[in-house]
Amino acid sequence: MPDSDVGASVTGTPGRAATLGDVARIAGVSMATASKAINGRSEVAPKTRQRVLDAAKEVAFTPNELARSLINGRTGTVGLLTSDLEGRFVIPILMGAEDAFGAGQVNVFLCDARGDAIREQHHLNALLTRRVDGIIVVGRTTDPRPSLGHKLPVPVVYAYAPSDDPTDVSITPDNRDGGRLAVEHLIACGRSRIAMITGEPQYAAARDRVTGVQNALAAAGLDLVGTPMFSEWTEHWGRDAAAMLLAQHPEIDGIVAGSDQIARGVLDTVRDLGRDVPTDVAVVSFDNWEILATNSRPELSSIDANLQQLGRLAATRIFEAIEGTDVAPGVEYLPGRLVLRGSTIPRR
Amino acid sequence: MPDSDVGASVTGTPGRAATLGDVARIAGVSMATASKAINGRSEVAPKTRQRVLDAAKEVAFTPNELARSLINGRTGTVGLLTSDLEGRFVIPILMGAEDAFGAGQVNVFLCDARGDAIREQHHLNALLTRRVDGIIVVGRTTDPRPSLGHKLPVPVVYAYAPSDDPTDVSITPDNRDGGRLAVEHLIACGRSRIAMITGEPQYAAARDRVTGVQNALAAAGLDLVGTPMFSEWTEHWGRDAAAMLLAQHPEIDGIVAGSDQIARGVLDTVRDLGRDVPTDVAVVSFDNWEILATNSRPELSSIDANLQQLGRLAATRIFEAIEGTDVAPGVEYLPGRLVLRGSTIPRR
DNA sequence: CTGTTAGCGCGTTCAT
DNA sequence: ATGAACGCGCTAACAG
Repeated sequence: MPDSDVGASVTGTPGRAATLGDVARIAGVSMATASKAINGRSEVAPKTRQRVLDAAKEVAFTPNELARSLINGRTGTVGLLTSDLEGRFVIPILMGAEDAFGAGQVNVFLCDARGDAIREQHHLNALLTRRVDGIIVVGRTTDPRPSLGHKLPVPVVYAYAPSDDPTDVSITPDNRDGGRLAVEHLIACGRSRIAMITGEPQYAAARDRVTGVQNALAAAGLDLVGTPMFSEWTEHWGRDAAAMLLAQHPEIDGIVAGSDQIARGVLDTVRDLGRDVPTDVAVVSFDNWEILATNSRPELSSIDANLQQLGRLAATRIFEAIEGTDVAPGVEYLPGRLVLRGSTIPRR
Repeated sequence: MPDSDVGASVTGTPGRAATLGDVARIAGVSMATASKAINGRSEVAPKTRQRVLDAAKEVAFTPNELARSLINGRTGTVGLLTSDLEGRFVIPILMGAEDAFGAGQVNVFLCDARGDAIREQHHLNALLTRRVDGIIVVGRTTDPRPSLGHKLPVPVVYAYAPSDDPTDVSITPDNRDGGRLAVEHLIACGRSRIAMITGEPQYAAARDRVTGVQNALAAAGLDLVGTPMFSEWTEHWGRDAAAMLLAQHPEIDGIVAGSDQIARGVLDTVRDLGRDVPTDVAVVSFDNWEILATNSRPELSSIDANLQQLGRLAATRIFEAIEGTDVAPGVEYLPGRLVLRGSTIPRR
């Protein structure tokens, strides 16, 4: 059978991996000594250590982390429990978490519950059974989500979607402050007749951003032109809403869009009406989804939610809890940052 | 200190988790019997089993999978090693893999190497050290990537980006066949003067799609209008290329775009020129990235790469290799599917 | 049906 | 500086 060794090429080395016992035997020392040598303990003679290390290299010894974990009670793994199908939020958060832990120090189990509570419970059990050191729960909206409860043997941090239990630890984007950033920027650009088009009012994100916008306008002695327009989070809605708005209020010189998608629709309509962005109408939006924001005409100025930092923060909180540090419960609001592009500032 | 129990709320139950020994003691049986009872073995008296299960529930016993893995040599975990920063490919693949394994049966470590070979090596070591049962390597292009080699003690499958070693197991989208699908669809829509705009020629995906398009045209006795236009994978390029193309060849009635992004640019230009999609010019593209494809005017007909199925396949191959089944090495090309929308077929 | 023993791979006393 | 012995939590093989 010419294929017989081909299986091995897929399966990898067939024989079982080398163990510390193998290394010790080859080096002619006890397992205890081999252990010390490999872990860089000081109570080993230099020559002995070298013998052990050579032996380890010879058999390609890889310490079995499972056995270690069994002893010291820590696995160096964290579970990321998400319902974010598209991975738009989860990936930056995952990257931030890896950064915070240090690459390779901690490994992350990514579990997609797909919005299904039963599947989430399955994944949760699997994670606990595998003895993760902590769990980060990532929602796909900023609306509060059900708490996993306090019966869990490991720390839990809620990211993006906060827990509905105020005694849990949650970190979520500060959308009100984002609204403020957007408005203050438009005002700085000399705009004073500002309207807002956003997504579904069922979303806290939609409402919070509007609130932030209205508060900031009030603080500047201004008022929103028309009422905030809520509907779908789509380009289609952005186009339709902008058309209605500009027909009723041609004086508008600035628009805050609730998402980059909506903003792209707004740009389309403004162009179709023969008006220029940003000269006639400046547009600023939320999410800073690069693929959308940097491919439009003009490119979009957008509020970035700093998701990677959010992931770092979540990981840090988990870490603190593992270390035994007291972590203040409650919802932490992470400010976003404005990324400037051509939809508010003319490009030179 | 009012905060003292708050730490616990974050940290979870402070005491160590219950062990099988605890359960056995409470139920008044030996650990062996408790083990059998909990694992549903038959050699246990029904009443004894019930006593054990009650005890387990009482102390919220969760079996320590680490200890089990240490015994049977399998962890029920798989590593997903990726360089796909945006997670556009990795998430569907991850979901497909979870499906294939069964939710909660297997957990997936997601590691992002960020295109850095050193970071990849770190992650690889960490995965091996944690004794994953297999590794799926996901690239961010369809260009062959360096093999991890055959020295690994676990099976490896390359997904999306194939390995440059033909004796590895790789699964990658069939972009040539995708080109054929696109062209045959345009022809079925009555088009015969077809052009192609795509991304960077350094990408195998760009070249393969063009090859597929040209072959399919030739098979139908047709020829591409103009030469295939290679440049950036951006909307900007789609707009510019379409403008040039339509100026030189106003007779064009069908355009294949190398990506949904490029297609969106094409749509913009065709509109700007006062021509109608799909009546005057039909447009079909690749990727079926929903957020782009379903928000354009009209919506985009696009070739979906079936990434979720690709993930399922990769997981299946890993599984087979773990089970000892011989897996045929080489590159497997997974056909895509055409998703019809308004850019090729007028909506009624 | 139940309990005893052994051992998965490793780190950690505590003698020597 | 080195090694024997014990245990992490659990399952498998056997004896009762």
